[in-house]
Amino acid sequence: MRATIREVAREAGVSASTVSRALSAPEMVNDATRERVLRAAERLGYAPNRAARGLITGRTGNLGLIVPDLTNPFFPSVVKGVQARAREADYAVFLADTDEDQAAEAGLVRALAKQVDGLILCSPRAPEEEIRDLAEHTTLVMVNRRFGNVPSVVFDSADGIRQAIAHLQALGHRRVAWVGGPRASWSNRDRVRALRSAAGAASMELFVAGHFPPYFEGGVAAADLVVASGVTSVIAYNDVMALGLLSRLRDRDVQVPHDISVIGVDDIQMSAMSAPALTTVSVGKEQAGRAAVDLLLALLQQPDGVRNTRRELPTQLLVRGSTGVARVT
Amino acid sequence: MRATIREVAREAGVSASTVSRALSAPEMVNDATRERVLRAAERLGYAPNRAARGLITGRTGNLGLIVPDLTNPFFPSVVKGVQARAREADYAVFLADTDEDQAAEAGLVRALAKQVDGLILCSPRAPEEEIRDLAEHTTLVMVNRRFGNVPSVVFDSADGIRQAIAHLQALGHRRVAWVGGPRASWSNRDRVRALRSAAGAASMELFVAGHFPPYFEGGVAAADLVVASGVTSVIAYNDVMALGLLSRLRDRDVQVPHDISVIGVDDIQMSAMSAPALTTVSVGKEQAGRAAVDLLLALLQQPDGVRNTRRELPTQLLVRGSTGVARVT
DNA sequence: AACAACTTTGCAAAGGATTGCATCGAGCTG
DNA sequence: CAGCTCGATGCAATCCTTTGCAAAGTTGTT
Repeated sequence: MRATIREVAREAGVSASTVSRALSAPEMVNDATRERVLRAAERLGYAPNRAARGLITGRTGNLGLIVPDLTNPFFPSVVKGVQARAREADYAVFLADTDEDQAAEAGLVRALAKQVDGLILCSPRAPEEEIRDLAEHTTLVMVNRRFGNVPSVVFDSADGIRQAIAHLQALGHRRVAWVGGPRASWSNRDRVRALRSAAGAASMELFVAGHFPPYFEGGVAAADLVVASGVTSVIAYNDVMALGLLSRLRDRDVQVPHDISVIGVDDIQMSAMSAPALTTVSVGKEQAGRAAVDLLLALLQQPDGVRNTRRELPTQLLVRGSTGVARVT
Repeated sequence: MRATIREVAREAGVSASTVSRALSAPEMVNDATRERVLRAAERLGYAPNRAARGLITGRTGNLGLIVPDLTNPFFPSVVKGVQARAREADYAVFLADTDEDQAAEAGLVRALAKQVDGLILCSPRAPEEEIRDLAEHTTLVMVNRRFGNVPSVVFDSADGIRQAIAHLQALGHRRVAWVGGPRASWSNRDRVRALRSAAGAASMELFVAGHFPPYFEGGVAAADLVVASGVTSVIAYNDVMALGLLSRLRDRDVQVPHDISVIGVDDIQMSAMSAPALTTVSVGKEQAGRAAVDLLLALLQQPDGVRNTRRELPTQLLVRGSTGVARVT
């Protein structure tokens, strides 16, 4: 069916070894010969059999990408970035969606790990011991989470939060609420920590509304607590929740930003499309995907030679219509 | 490193062939022996090397899934469905996002095709000749598009459109606008055809606003034309566009549904969260992904024995807040 | 002119699993 | 009990590529 290296060898009048080298170690073969081989390969439409290559090299040329829930709009962007960068490096990407199922995830990941050279894990809530275990057997990069010395790509959310607080302060806000995401989420802890210190430094009063599911409904559920707390501004764990807040506030005829200013995190597409458009801490989601691939490939090339196994990507507050001057209380 | 079939064989005191058969053709080996082999495999944590297996069987155990743009909220759901069903059948899924780039797509698809047993193609606008070419060399299933006798999974949008028209008619609407998607899109043609016939049958006047990019901005751009046309209702090619319509109508203080009723197609997550919530033709996106995998696996098992290579999934109008009684004109 | 060093190429083994064919033994039939 | 069938197992070839080592050929050095 498909041409093999032997047929190319015959066509070019050389041995299979020479063909192999002409393709994957060009400097080892004479220019003229290489040229002849390449033309023969071209003529026959030859492409190396990845399975055979993988069998002997021990490398598959594949990466694995694990996400908890693709319908959460944060992840598709990351996937796009991973995908694009992997393709540039001639790697293919296995995608696994764990559907937020911790139990299934473990098995799934283990199965996938055998078919790839390395894994990228976006799993904000996987138990730590599982990650530790996995990191021992696999080349692993985590996105949006930091754990031990596992290589990771994270966002400098702390800085984004600081920007948000500075923005609110400049608008005259003195009281801010935090609508938290899942208790187990690393980035939630990271953000709330940053918020505490930033609010403290700005002498702003902080009302922590608690932990909510990181979905639209979570924001809806938090809205009434936020209103009751009497704050003039609120920052949500992510944009989807912030949109939930906006929705519930609208239902209650609480004017945004007149009565209360709302800020999200992530800058998902819908944030620019809500009414009012959402002020948000923008994070480079595709960029994170690309960075994760870069890091992973570097680790694969020289497992111990990579100096910086932690990438921290900058964040940027995007001011839109959902924040405004604090109401007078 | 990882256990091989030989080590399992030694552990169980049998030959490698027997181990292989115990695992993949259980009925060929004696119960007691099989039991012994399975326990040995378990003890050593053995899992077959997929590359080696693929080399000899010619099957990879992988599927390829190609989508045009993951950030379009329609696709993540399909991907989830594909993924889930593939995993159940012990297949892994390669994901490729073509980023709406036709030129890149061709190469990408061809590269991917060599590493998989079959491909699932969600590519509403890929040129027909490319698909024809691809279908010759690969086992292929298309989602949301029909072309020649290439196996496909599509939605019965026509029926959904009929339901939408019936709904509008029941609310007293006599004039409806259509906000079209890309000219090259198969599903757009499918829907507009259904709309023409349904509107005709209901003696409703149809205003076709033209073709727009299938994004939020497309809906925004179409809104003013729709208003100017004097219709009392509008159906958009998809939900994202319908949300764009809602947004622009709100900006112009056109009341939905009082002044104009709006209907979308797809039932993406955000549709339930807009204000007003969007009436939409709901399609089983995950279900389509699963059906595509089922069809693909059936084709792989018996290339010519599959009777029905076309699955058409039902659609259902979801009535929410964006449709109401027609205003009196 | 002889030898060393180097470049270029081929040979053959290896990687792990599957599978056609041969073998062996047990059970059945007449 | 001889002969036959059939189930269970092992042997060895095979899938395609990569790569260590050796051979052959070339160039340069003394």
